[in-house]
Amino acid sequence: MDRIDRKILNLMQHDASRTNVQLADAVGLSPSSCLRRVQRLRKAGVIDRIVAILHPAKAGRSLKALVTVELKLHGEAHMRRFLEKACAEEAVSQAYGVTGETDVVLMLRLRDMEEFDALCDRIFRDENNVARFFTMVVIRTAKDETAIRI
Amino acid sequence: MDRIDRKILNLMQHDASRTNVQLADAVGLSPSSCLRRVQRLRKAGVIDRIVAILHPAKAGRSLKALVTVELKLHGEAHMRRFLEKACAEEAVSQAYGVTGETDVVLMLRLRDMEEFDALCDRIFRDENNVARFFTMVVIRTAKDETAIRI
DNA sequence: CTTGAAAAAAAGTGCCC
DNA sequence: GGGCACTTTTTTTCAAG
Repeated sequence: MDRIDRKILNLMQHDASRTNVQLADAVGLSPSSCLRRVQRLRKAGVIDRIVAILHPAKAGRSLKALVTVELKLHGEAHMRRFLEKACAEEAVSQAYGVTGETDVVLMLRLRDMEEFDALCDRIFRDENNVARFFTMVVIRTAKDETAIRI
Repeated sequence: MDRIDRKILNLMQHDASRTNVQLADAVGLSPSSCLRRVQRLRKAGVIDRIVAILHPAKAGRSLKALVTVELKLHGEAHMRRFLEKACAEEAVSQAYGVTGETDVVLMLRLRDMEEFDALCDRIFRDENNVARFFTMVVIRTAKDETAIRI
């Protein structure tokens, strides 16, 4: 993992639609050398996957909300059970077990408030291990990067 | 935006490294028709961009933390000023203005705790408009999807 | 062991119906 | 939306640093 590998990764994290020739040119390598590096990085799992990022508003699901959840029973098994239930929901785009005042934080992508209400019924209100949950509706998305600096 | 468009988008959101021929085959279209649809979706901005998603641990930056921030002055200008400052930090991967108990939620991707401490100095402690901030360190990532269901 | 060049294979592109 | 000729890109192979 040298300077050129990092350069390739940084370029691909922002735009993976470049052809191999364009990428090779951008990093100052021959197409064959560049392709070999990319294949190596994919095989090693450093590049996990190549995906299309949609424009949220143009693809529906523009409503985002963050929910912090406090469980009654904090044990590992209870935590896992709740996370599994949350992950099964397609409106849940991110689910984290965290330290601090709460146990779980969820990122929701919703069509409308009705969908949110129905989701709350399923995973918060009907779930008898949830002590409290706080909803933060996203008003403004100032940054939403998939890239990680390396 | 018909059923086939949605099928294309869903496939590409999970794997955009398919060739046009493979994609056409998966949705049951001829390569030329399929390519036309993909180009239309890109031009319309429904597909915002194609990016590489890295394996966090294999690319460094494996430490994730969520921070909720409460500002002293809640006005639009103050909110924007704080968000701009936060977005300028490369460790900040997501930044949202939200409703609820707090004003801002940040997702941090860090190398280590030292980096976190330095970041806190810059955007929380030296920033005299921050009333309180709560840190939730991510212990477990149960889900981290870039795809949105359509 | 990595790089570059050139060939072959495969894919993307644009125009026709 | 599908079919076909044309162009570009990917991928393999092989020689050189």
